[in-house]
Amino acid sequence: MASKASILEAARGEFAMHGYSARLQDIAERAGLTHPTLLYHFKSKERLYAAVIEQAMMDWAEMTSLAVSAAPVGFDRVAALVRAAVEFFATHGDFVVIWRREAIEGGGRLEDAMAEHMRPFLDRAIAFLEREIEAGRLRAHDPGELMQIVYGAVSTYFSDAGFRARLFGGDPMSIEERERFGAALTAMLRDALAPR
Amino acid sequence: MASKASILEAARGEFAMHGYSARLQDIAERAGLTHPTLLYHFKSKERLYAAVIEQAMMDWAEMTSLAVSAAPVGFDRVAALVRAAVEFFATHGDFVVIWRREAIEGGGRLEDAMAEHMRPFLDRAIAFLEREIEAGRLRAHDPGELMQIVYGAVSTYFSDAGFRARLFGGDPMSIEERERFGAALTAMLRDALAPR
DNA sequence: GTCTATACGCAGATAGAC
DNA sequence: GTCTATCTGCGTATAGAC
Repeated sequence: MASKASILEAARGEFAMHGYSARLQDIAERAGLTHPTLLYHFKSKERLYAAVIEQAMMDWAEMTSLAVSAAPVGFDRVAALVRAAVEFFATHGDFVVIWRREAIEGGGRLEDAMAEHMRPFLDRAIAFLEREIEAGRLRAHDPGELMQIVYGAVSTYFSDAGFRARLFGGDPMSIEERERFGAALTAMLRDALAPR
Repeated sequence: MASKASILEAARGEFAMHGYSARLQDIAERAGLTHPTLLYHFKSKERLYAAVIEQAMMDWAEMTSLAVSAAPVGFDRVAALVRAAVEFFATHGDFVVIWRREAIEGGGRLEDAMAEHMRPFLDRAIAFLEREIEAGRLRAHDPGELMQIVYGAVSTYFSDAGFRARLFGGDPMSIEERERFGAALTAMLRDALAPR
C-alpha cells in the first residue's frame, strides 16, 4: 500500500517536468504502483492535480506565517520575508514550475483557488508596508507594485533557473548562488526603502 | 492560398494559449484552412513550433538593439531600458508566454538557441552597468543580479497577468496599469541606484 | 487494494481525389 | 494546394478477477 503522500510527491515531480500532460502511468510507476491503482486513490487526473496544488499552498501558508511572526517591524521584516520566499521556493522547486504554468494559462484550471489562497498573505503584506511607510520607517513606494516586483523577481529566479544557468554559468539551486541572488535583492530593496 | 505568415501568426496565438499541446486543427482553423493543408506547408507540429520561436527571436533582437542604441547615459538609460522592455512585452504578449514556457521546461526544445540570442544583449547591459558604477553615476549593485531582478519583474508582470488581475483587479494590459507598474519599478530602481 | 485487460476518445499524420 | 476520409498511437478511465 503506497501512501497518498508518496503518490503526491511523485505527481508533483512529473507535473513539474511535463506539465498537466504528464502521464498517469509515469506518476504511478514513480510511486511504485499502476495507474488504475492510482485512480483508485484519486478519482481522476484533475483531482490528483488539484491535491498537489492544495498541499503546496498549505506549506506556503505555514512557512510565511512563521517568517512574519519572527520579525515584527521595519526593514528587518521585509528582509525576513524575502529570505523566507527564497527558502520556500528553493525547497519547493517542483511547485514553482507548476505554479508558474498555472499563472500563465489564462483560463487556468486552478487560478481562482490559487488567487484566493494568496490573497490573505498579500493583503497582510500590503497592510504592513502601508503602516511602516506611514510610520516613516520605510520610504514611500507603491506597496502593491513592490509585492509584484518581488514576486516576479523571486519566482523567476527559480522557474527560469535552467535559463539563468545557461547565461551565467553555475548552479542557481546551489546555496551560494541563491545567497548571492537573495543578498542582491535585499540590498536593492534596502537602498530603495531606506527613509531619506 | 494562406500565407506562411498568417499561419505563423495563428500558431503563435494558439501556442501561447495552450502551450505545445495546442491543436493543429485549431491553428489551421484560425488561419483559415485545414490541418492537412497546414502540414503540407510545415512538415510537422515540431517544425511549426520552431518556426514560431525563430520568428519571435528576430523581432526581439531588432527591437532591443534599437532601444539600446537610442538611450543616453546614467540612470536615464536604465529608465529607458525598463520602458523599452515593458513596451516590447506589451506588444508581444504571445511571445512572453511562449518564452516563459520554454524557460520553464528544463530540457526544453529551444533553450540553447534562446540563451544564445539573449547573451549579447545581456553582456552589453552588464558592461554598461559596470561602467556607470565605476564612474560613480550609479550606486554599486551586482549588475548581473540587477538584470536578473528586472527580467523577473517585467516578464512576470506580463506572463502572470491573469493572476495579477484576479488579485488586484483591473486590466494589467491597459496602458494605465502598465504605466503604474513601470513607474513603480523605475522609482524603486532610481532610489536603489542613486549615488549616496 | 491491487492487478490485467480493455474500452474509448482524441489528435497528429497520411492517402488520394480534385 | 486544398480538401475529405482514414489510419494510427497514445493516454485516461473502467471492468472485473484476485
